[in-house]
Amino acid sequence: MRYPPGHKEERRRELLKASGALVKERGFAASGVDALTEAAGVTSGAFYSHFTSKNDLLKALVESELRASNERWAANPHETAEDWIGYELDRYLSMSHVRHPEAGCVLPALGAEIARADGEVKEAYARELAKGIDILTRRLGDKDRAWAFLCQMAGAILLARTMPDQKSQLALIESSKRFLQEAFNGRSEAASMKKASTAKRKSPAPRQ
Amino acid sequence: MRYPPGHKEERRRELLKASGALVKERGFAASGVDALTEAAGVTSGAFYSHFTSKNDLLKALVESELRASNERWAANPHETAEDWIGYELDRYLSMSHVRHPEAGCVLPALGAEIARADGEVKEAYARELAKGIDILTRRLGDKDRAWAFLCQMAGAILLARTMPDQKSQLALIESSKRFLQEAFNGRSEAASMKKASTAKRKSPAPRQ
DNA sequence: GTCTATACGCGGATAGAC
DNA sequence: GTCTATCCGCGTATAGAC
Repeated sequence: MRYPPGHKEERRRELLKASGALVKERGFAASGVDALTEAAGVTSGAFYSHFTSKNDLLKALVESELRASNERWAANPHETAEDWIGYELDRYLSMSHVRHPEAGCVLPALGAEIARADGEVKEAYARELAKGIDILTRRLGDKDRAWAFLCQMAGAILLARTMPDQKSQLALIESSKRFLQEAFNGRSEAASMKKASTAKRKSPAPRQ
Repeated sequence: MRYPPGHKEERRRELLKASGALVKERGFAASGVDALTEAAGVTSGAFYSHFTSKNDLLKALVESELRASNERWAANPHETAEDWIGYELDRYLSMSHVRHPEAGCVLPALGAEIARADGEVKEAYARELAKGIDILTRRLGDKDRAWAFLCQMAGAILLARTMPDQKSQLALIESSKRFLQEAFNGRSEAASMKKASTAKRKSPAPRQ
């Protein structure tokens, strides 16, 4: 073979990374194969030696993106439920996440397109998402709360991105942040202590 | 003129209705002008006598869909906050809404595509959404809670639609329903009284 | 394994007849 | 105002050279 061993796997990972970012930014249907491969520095011909079709890419993309999200949940360094939750609220419900879908969670960016995808994509999706829900369940106590937490956060980012200006976007995510803070940590005085929430905790990573 | 007066306005309404359903089902980018007009019983030529471009349709569509949603919030017959909320939870967080995006709320179906739209679309969108938030604010007490309520509901429908089977879908929306029920009506015993929530209230309309 | 070239259909949008 | 016919670009996917 004319290419070093491991080259194909590495290229595939590059393709997933580059096309993942582009698809989260522009949408899957709106992203052509040419643009996706160009973002990874190859041509459309090479694409079909890694994926059998564009739909096959979607499946691989959704798996890869959810794995990355699960790793982020797992990387939260806090032990107590309150600190763990607060860290995730600051990380996920941030303006950086609103403004950079290409680096963010796949759910608010591609949820509707995953919903319209075929069974193969959705089953791969469900398998990976279940692992994320397991992590959340361990931290939040039960599965009900895990799902509700995730729905609130994904919904907040989705809706924040629809708003035309940063001020509205911030107001929206802060509403959900306060709501979850109260619901999970039972602080009815959270609204009055403004910015104090981040001060006590280790700061989250800059992106997402 | 060869067509009766009011014909154009009616046709435009038909176009908005038919294309609204199709776009919520398939996505905006994935819906061609031919398919959209065919659904309304006209050809693509007629389309451009009503809308200057496909983007112009999106703007009109988002306005029209949000107005319909606002009318649904306004049509809730209940007076007390608890009953009003319970009615909306049963109406919005229903399997019928999960399985029929074409007849449902525009936010979980098109949120991500609205987020990617240009300023004109987003400003029209924000104007109508603000009216819906006003209704929710009056019912729930303050704007914070209105936003949080909406984010949770839209997020729940979005994620439920990504699930591959009805059982998972139902489990997901019921999680959000119980969570909101507790958070807004303060029933920590809600989980134990299973189906009792719908029994006392007037039932919501069959669709959405 | 990746490239260039290409097949072929569907995308949005316009022109001109009625 | 709506139709049919059409332009042209971009979509996915494949063939064959290297």
